[in-house]
Amino acid sequence: VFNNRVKALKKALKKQDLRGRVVAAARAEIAEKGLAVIKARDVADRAKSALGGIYTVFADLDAIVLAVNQDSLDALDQIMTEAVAGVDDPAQKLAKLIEAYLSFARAEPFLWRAMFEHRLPEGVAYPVSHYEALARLMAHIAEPLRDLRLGESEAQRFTRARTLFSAFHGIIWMSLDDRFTGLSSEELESELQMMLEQLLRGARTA
Amino acid sequence: VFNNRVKALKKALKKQDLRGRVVAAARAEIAEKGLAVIKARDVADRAKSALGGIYTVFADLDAIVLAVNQDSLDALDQIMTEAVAGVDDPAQKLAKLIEAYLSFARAEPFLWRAMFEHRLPEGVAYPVSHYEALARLMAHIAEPLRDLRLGESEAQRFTRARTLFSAFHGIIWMSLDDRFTGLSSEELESELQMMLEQLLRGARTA
DNA sequence: TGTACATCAGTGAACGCGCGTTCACTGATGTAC
DNA sequence: TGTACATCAGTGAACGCGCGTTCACTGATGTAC
Repeated sequence: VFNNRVKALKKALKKQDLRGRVVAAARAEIAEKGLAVIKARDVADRAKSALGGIYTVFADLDAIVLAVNQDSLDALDQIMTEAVAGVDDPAQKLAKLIEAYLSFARAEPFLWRAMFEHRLPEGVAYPVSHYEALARLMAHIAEPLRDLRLGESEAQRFTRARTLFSAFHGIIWMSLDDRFTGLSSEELESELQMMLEQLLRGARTA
Repeated sequence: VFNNRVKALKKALKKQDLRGRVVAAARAEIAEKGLAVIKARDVADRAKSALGGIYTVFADLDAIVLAVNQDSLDALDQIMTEAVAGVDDPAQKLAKLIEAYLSFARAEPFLWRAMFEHRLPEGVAYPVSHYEALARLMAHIAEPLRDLRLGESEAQRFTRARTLFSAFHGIIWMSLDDRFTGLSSEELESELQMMLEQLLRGARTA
């Protein structure tokens, strides 16, 4: 009989369920308290699993964090895709992308920071999917650059996209560092906007 | 007799000596291995002090790291001061400042990163001297902005200086992240240069 | 200069705790007849 | 449908280690006479 199939499937589903609960729990923990204080016990409790249970679906805590960050990257991809939907002007697209990025950083500051703060132990490489997700984000930025004729080759535009991303990311990142206090929400937005305008104007008149 | 004075001084000098050795040891440890793996035992060993000895000159490990970072900020101030010495053109000054910053980041990547990676425990504030050192760095950038007539008030120029700093810092920071590989040394420099040129051109034609 | 005593900077073994990971067990689920 | 046995996902107590910090002690330095 194919009853075996049904059984195996049921088992796999249960495993998937636990896995999903663990990732969701880890995400909630990070979102509330930050990556720095994430604990295996807190994740297990929140997932309504025994401590050992999480090790039946993930190799270690790093793998769980990686899954959370992968989800964040995917969410960011989605948000950026939606941000430029229906927008034609490439300069406007860039503005929308920055706005979308900022809104994500603000809505989920801990999840956002976790993507950049997390480090794998020395010598351990990130999974390919991680790099792919990052490349997808860069592609969002590279696309309007093509329309603006900034960068001749695909490779050049990717380099430029990364530079732009790093610059705007840096501005937002610093703005929430305690040691650089004093930048209000409106100031930050106007600084980002001014930066983009100047860059585009400078590039156009080159 | 004032023999007491001599004795007290001698004692103070010895204390200063130990303090100096501890900071130097901590700096060497961070410079070699990075902030993430600094250990009280390694610092004590390197300073040729017993483990408990470091606690006679510093309250805790955080205070030691803070002293190292303060030194780094001071070194950066010095480097930036030298970078613009004898330069008149404000645009050129900004280029020199970026160059100087990059050279520090490259010469001492771990010390450089430590300044930004270190976090004090929740609720503990940084010493005033730390903020002052940061303000001094910003002042280096704000000065040429005045000559370029970018920003009307002192406060505006400081905000702009911080934005510029964050942007360039962000580009350099990301360039050494494993997950964003593929940017050669020359590419990084040309990206920084192009960024500055575009910003200045865009600001001028505003 | 020499001796007996006092001080306290510096010592390092021990404390204490946090926390990731393991593993001997168990009870829920499935199988055989 | 019912009973005896097998499997193994999930349990949670225990392991093990790292490491910041403490504190009872000591020997180097200073003081008194």
